[in-house]
Amino acid sequence: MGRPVLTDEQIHAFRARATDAAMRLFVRDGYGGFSIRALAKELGCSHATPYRYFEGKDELFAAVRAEGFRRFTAFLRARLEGVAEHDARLRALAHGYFDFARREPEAFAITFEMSQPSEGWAFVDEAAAEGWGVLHEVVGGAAAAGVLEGEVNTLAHTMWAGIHGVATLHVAGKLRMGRTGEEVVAHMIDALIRAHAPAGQETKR
Amino acid sequence: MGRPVLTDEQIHAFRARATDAAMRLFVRDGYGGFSIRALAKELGCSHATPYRYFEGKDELFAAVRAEGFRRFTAFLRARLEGVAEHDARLRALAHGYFDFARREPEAFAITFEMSQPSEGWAFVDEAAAEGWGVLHEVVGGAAAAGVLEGEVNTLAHTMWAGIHGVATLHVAGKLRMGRTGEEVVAHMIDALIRAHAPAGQETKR
DNA sequence: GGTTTGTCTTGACGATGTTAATTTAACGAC
DNA sequence: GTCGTTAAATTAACATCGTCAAGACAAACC
Repeated sequence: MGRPVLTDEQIHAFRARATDAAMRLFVRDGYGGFSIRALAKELGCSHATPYRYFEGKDELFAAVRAEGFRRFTAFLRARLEGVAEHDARLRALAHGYFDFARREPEAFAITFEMSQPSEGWAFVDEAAAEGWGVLHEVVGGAAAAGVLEGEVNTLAHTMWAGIHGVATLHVAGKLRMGRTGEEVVAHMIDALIRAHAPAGQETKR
Repeated sequence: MGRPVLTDEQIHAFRARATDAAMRLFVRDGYGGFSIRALAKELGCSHATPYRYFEGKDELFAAVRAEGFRRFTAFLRARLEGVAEHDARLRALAHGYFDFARREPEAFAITFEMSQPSEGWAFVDEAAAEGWGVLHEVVGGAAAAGVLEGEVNTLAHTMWAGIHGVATLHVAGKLRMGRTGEEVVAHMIDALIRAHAPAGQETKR
């Protein structure tokens, strides 16, 4: 007897609504300008209510990061939809990765920001692992088909780091001398594919 | 007449002491746990004194970032010291870049963190430009000597992004499956050099 | 010594993250 | 339908933060 305990659905619904609104507030007020009280106002509840659904600000941030990873993964999957050829899939992945960073820089920053406590919340790692899965699958497919040569794990890490570097520098506003991120990412994926092309099958520069 | 105005040296000295202590506090308390009041305690002054030397927290952060860039640049320069051959210089640059991120992850994160307000303070851009200068010089030297082929600006951006991506993912703790950053960065610089090697002069895989 | 002028400290304000106390609302039992 | 119980939601409170205004202090000049 007594008031009913919150169902898992209710908890999930609130958390989803909260992470969604938080993402919006990040975009509106910037990363540092975010406050849990502003979020509560946005949600139409008291400033202490979120504490029933999240351990605290850190877990809320972690939830936002996880959601960011999910959107990121979905975005990449959508870009790969219908692209069959392995070379084209690699390029679609690279440009999709970069476009996500360009079109939703806040979401990208929140998701991949260094020095952000993601440890201790498994759901963040899970969401991140799915994104990594897409990458690994595309690179693995290309390697299996002979488009790329080398150990798949190393290949995937290298591709990832290369693309991620361009996206990161772009979001941080560090690209200079009139170089746009699109140009650099195109050149990057080109170079990495070329570097790992099977011997005797080098593509033209 | 009246109390003497602070000399530029005094101002500079305080700012240097403050950015130094701030860097130490970042390492101790993390990026978010930093407070201007804790810094004041560390410096042995009142909590309002820093406002006489810095516009506010944002400018203090900017100063720390600029100092981070300077240390980063000095670190790279030291690594290049005495390395003459262009290929070796490229590799020294890459490994130096990564080692800085690995050995001083906080400094690296503060310096390169996305979504951090660096605009509006020219001294940050100046410090960053010097780092870029080292990179550009090494890549440009290699290109001029015929070790790399292509437009220097694009080359430099690609090299930078590739190495930066590895360093960033390492600091964010995203490298997985037993791949260490050293392995990935070695493979990365190798691939990028290979991809831009002059035609008919391909190095062995 | 007194005046003046700029530095440093103290005190205060509003806002924030978080927790404790209080109020409110939804159920079963009667 | 009322009541007691139990959990959710709100309110109140605390410590801390960034920041600024007012006061205390110190060093130069007359």
